[in-house]
Amino acid sequence: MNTSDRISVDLQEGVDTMSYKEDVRMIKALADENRLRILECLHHGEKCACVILEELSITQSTLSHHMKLLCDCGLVDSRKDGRWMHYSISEEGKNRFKDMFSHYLETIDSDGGCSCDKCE
Amino acid sequence: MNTSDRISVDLQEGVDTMSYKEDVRMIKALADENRLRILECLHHGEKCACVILEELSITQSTLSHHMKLLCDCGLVDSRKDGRWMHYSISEEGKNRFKDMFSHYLETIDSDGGCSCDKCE
DNA sequence: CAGATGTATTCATACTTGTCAATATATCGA
DNA sequence: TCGATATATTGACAAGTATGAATACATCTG
Repeated sequence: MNTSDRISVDLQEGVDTMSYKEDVRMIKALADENRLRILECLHHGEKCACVILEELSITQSTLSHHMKLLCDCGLVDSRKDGRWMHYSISEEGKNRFKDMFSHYLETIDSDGGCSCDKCE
Repeated sequence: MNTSDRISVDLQEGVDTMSYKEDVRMIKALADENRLRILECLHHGEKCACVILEELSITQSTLSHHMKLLCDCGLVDSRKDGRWMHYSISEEGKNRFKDMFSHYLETIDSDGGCSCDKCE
């Protein structure tokens, strides 16, 4: 994926600000210690909420809050089974994240000179 | 890089909480619309602060704040040239970021069953 | 149906963070 | 040396967020 691929997503109106906002929302979903722990918890497959809760030092309502953020950004899938909620990494979400990060972390070889009209 | 690679980084004491904290710090460095714009600005090579400033709708002091965060987390290198500051993506930092994200976004095939002793 | 249990929601609170104005610092040019 | 210019720092403030207690909701079990 290259720059123009992503920019083309942004149509006339929202000026491309939309894409940044959504990307920030995705990134923020990862920007928390406990949510990183939760993701590691899900590395090996689906887990139910009570198992995740035992691995963390937080209350149940806080876990529910974190799971909501992870699900809302598309990185985690949820499945309700009776009283229990099962969570797992979404393959599709995972790939969307990888693409996004690749985009911002890429560098494109060029002359590398500063295009500033003042300095240099 | 696999899970044990990263966990081995955390020695006895800080209990591995250190690694999470550092990872969160890195992720938060990306979790802002303007900082994402700055990174795109640097895709094609080194740029001086005044050029970056022209591309964003923020004041100079705000830009300075953002650049500090990006540099402190190791993703951006800075070079002072007289009055001007030149910024560029750090290749090494970029790779550290990629490794970290790969870690949290990986999934390891296994049975996938829930290890909970209550449900199912 | 009634109590127990797993999860979600609401609310209040402490903390973090993005922003700008004002100011400080550093460097250049005359 | 003195003013201009580029960047950094400080301080204040509004907005966002992680947290837990209390409570609501849903589902199971007897």
